[in-house]
Amino acid sequence: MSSRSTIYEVAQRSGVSTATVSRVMRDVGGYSAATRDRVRASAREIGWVPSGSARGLASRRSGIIGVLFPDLGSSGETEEESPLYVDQVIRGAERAATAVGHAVLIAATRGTSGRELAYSVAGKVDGLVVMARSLTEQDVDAISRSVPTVVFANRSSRTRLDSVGADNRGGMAAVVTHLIDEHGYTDIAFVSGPSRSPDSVARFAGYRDALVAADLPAPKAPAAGGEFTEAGGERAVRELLTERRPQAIVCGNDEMAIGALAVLGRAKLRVPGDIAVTGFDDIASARHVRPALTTVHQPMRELGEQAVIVMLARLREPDAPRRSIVLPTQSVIRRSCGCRGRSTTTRRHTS
Amino acid sequence: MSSRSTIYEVAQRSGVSTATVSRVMRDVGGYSAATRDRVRASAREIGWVPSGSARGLASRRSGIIGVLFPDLGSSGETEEESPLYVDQVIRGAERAATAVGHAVLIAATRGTSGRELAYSVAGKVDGLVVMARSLTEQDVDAISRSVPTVVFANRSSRTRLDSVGADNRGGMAAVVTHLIDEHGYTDIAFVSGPSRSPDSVARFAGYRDALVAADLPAPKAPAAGGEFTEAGGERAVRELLTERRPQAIVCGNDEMAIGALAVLGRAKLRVPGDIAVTGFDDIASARHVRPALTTVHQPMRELGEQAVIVMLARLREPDAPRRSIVLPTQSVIRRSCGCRGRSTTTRRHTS
DNA sequence: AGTGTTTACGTAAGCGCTTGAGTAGGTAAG
DNA sequence: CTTACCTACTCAAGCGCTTACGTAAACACT
Repeated sequence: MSSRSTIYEVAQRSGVSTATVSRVMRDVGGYSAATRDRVRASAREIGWVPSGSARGLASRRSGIIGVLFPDLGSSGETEEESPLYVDQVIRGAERAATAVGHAVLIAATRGTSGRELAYSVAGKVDGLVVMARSLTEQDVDAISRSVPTVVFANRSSRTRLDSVGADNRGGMAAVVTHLIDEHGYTDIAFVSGPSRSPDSVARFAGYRDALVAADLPAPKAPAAGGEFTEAGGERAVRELLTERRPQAIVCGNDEMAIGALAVLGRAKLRVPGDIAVTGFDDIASARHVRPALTTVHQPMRELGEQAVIVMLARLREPDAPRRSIVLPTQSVIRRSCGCRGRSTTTRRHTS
Repeated sequence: MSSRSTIYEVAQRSGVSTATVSRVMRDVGGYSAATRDRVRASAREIGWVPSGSARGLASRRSGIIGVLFPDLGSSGETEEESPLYVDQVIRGAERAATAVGHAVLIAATRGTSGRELAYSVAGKVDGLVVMARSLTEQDVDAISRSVPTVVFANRSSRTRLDSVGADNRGGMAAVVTHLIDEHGYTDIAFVSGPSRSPDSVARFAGYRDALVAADLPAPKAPAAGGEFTEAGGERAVRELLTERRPQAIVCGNDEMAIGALAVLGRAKLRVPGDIAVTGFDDIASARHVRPALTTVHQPMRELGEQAVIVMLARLREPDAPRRSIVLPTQSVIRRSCGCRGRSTTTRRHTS
């Protein structure tokens, strides 16, 4: 197992200098085909793999992009975990990074352990993508002084950093407008996620936008809050129903909407007959749940890709002007809003 | 942004040698409290983060564990993507690694680009976790000569490497036995995943185990195959139904089972009234689909954790005997098999 | 033949840390 | 007063690469 040979052995074995070995391994040219083959063969024979650390030190580029995301599981309520979309974002980041020969380092911040972890990661990477709710604003500020940083779905407006995110506000406004225009609902309750989540805040704002645009009264605060979890959604809706029975319940995400569906089912209220429900995110289960959930699709994968694309651009041009990317979302109309067809109507929009 | 200062500047600023700065940063002791604070302060002031590359080079440990997984999306059929469980495994790995101050580097192999990528990753990490179907056996062999390797859910029996995986065979045998014993089915068809997938093969073997144990005829080959995708499951079951109508359809994973449900619904066959269906993996949608899917739960997160635990042990003791960990699975009895209750009966078992 | 250009290398100086060996000064034990 | 042993450091030699810079030989062109 792992003897860890060095470039010197390979150089000696193939009768060339280490510089030549290095050139061959990096595929940069400046050597004959014969030399190339000889070097490659020697390397293979002794099972040599160039040390990433040595490379990184000498070239001052590690070829690694870090992604920091929150793992809410270990801190807050026991049930809660990282939002499902995190995985998709990571996948997108991985894809974009691998495409240009970079690797992705992932680390979840849990509770207060964030700062230390972030610094440890920062030292290992060329750039850092920081997802919402993984670090405090001050920590992001501090970190971004030592390593190029892109913020993801974060309170991006206040910062001088590159950012990428989805059009949460516009997406939510679109479904709520659908509820109003197509179905004629006027009494629409909003079940929000955690108030510290920028996504949650933006979605509530979108909900209000739609109501205001339709000249309906727009509540100052959500009717209930559910922490973005299924259980939280159940709780919130149960509570909500003790007070009133709106025509529609708009949830801040799909998990909560699924929780809502369960509660309504138990209360013998038919969805969408008695009450309509919508979600946000378009997770896999949204399609499978009955009735199928009307929701808003976020291009998570693309967002992850964009994050590293922006990152790479920043690394190439450190002084380029700040970029802030907002990707459009899509309404996915299924049955829980009252629409008949099983068809999936989509529409694009940006704010 | 990112000026990238060095340990020398910090040493000078705080009036100590670089060795002392290094010790302070690594928390190893051998300095006074006053010195520690001075160093920490200087570091903070200039926004210095120790270079991971330099650290790695000097200490010959990068503190990074690599995870290689397959992204089937870009190669085979366009629809297909990495199995869903990959994300869970990665999360588990991340959790276990972070707990001991390591980071996780992820990389998806797509099509034939695997080898190169793997080598690039191998150079950057202390150890590598290789998931099933991400690399050919030869590549795994080659890589494992230069970096400690743990294989995950792989044809582990044939290798000299540490491995971790779930008890696919035992889990499948358990549900099929349930179908036979509790429901009295004797005509049970198996819809398999890709034949190159070790998981798929093991599950078919478990299916046969159960039939053999019950003295029922055990087919030599699956009744149909579906590539582990929802669409593939639909195709396979559609095909299967043209030939015969078994009492139960046992699918190699949940996605295919969900596809099966859709096809059966369209064919006006009631599940489980006319025909029972089971899956494997217990993905989120299995709970939400109607009827709720009877399936087998795999502890993906724990498996990911185990993989890095085994890895770390190997790094600590390179010459320890090989370890092969098989985690038990759990039957999750829902309604699609014919059981009444909405309760989730679980039972443990190991092969 | 003389000159410029290209190809295919080699030389050696770092990159920014860690770490083993060494040391000064203080304290405790004999 | 020694001698031994801490504690709190410093010194400097690497770790294994990359990359300016240099150069000899081959080739092209006048």
